[in-house]
Amino acid sequence: MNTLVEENYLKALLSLSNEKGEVNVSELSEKLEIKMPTVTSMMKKLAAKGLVHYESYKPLRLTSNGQKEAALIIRKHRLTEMFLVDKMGFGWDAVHEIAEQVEHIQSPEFFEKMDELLGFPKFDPHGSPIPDKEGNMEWKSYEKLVDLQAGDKVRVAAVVNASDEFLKFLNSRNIYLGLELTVLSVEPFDRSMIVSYTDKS
Amino acid sequence: MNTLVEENYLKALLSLSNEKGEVNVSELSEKLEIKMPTVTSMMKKLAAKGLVHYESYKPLRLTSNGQKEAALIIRKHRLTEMFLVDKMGFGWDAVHEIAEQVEHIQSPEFFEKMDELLGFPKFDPHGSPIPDKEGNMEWKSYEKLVDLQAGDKVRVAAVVNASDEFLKFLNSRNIYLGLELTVLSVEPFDRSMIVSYTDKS
DNA sequence: GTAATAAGTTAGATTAGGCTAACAAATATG
DNA sequence: CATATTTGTTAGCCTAATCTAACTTATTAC
Repeated sequence: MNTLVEENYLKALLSLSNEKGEVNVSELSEKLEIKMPTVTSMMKKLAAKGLVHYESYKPLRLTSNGQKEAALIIRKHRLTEMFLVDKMGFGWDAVHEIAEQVEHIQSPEFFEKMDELLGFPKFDPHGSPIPDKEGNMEWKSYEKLVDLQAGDKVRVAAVVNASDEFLKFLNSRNIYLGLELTVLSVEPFDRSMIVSYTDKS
Repeated sequence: MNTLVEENYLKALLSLSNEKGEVNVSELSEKLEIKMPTVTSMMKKLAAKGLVHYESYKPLRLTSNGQKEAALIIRKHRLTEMFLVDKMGFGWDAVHEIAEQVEHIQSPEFFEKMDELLGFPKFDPHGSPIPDKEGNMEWKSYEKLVDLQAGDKVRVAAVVNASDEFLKFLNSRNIYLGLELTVLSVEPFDRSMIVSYTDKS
C-alpha cells in the first residue's frame, strides 16, 4: 500500500511522462513544488518499492507496476470528477480540488459504485479518458485547435491541462464539451484565431 | 487548520465525553489504539491550539472551540453516511469505513451539496443526530431497549455504538430503523428479552 | 496509613517527509 | 576544449507523530 504522498508522486510522474516521454527530477520537483533533494530521496524509495526505474543522473521512468498504480489513482480522480458533475451538480471548474482529495480514499467498493451509477463512463468532464480497472488508458489523440486552418469545423472533445482559470473562462463564454466550433481566421503572426460558435445561453 | 491526526483525536474525545462526562488519558489511548505518552503529548499540542483543557494528571475536556471542531467532523461523517446509503445504495453496515475517510475532506461546498441533495437530514442512517453547521447537536434521548418491560411497544430509532458485526446481525434479522418491536417477555435473571416484530422480507 | 497497583508524564529513539548548504556530474557557451 | 551554468546528489537538520523505558503521582487494598 502506498502513502498519500507516494500516490501524489506517482500521479505527477504519470502525467509528466504522458506529456513528454522522459521526466527529469527538476520537472517533477517543479510540478509537485517540492525541492529536488526531497524528490531524489522519494525516487529511491519508490525504486525500492518497484514503482520507478531510478539511476543517478538519469531521467525517471515509471515501472509498469508504477504506471498501473498511477493510472488507478487517475481513475479514481476522474470517476470522482464525473460523479461530482453528473450526480452532484457541480460545475466542471469546481471539481478538481475535491477530486484531488477523494482520489486517495481506499475503498474499491466506493469507486465501483460510482462507476456503476455513472454507467461506466469512458471520459471525465474535461474529456480526459478514465483508465479501466487494470489501469489501461485509451489515448484518443484529438486534433488540437492550434493546428487548425481557417474554415475548419470541429467539436470540442477535451480540455488539456485544465486550469481553474481557463475552465472559468470557457464557462463565461458558454463553451462546453461537444460544442461545434468554426475557425473563421488565423492570424499568421502568432496563430491567434477568431472562432465562431452558437451561444445557446 | 487541524491535521487529519488531530481531527481523529478531537472526534474520539467528543464521542467519549458524550458517553461519560470526563475522559481519561487511558480511555482516549485505548479508543484510538495509541499509547498513552503519545496521547499526552498530543493533548499538550491541542491545548496550545485552544481545543482542549489540559492539566497534568487531570481528566481531559474539550474547550467549546474544540467541541465545535469535533462536532463539525462528526457532521461530515454522518452526512457522508447518509449520502452513501440514500444516494449511492450502500447498506448501513458498509458505510462507516468509507465515511471515516471522507470526513477529513476539506471542502465546505462538497458537504453543503450533500446536505442539500439529502434534504438537510437531522439523523444519519444509524439514527444518530447530525450536528448543524455551527456544531450544535440535538441530543434526543431515546428509551433504551434494555429498560423496557414485557408488553412495551417501541419503534427502532437509533443504534448506539454501531459495530459492523452488530449491524450485520440486525440486517440478517431484517431489523431496521423505524421497525416496530413488541417486548414479549423479559428474563429476570439477566434481563434478556424475547421481542416480536413483523418480518417484511 | 503504608504498600501495591494503576494512571500519567518525561526522556529519548524512530520513521516519513520535508528543508538548506555544499558538492558532483552533465550540459551549454564562448 | 575549457569554463560556466544547470541539474542532481549527499549530508545534515527539522517537525509531526509514533514508540519504549523509566520515573512520578494517584488510587486501591489491606
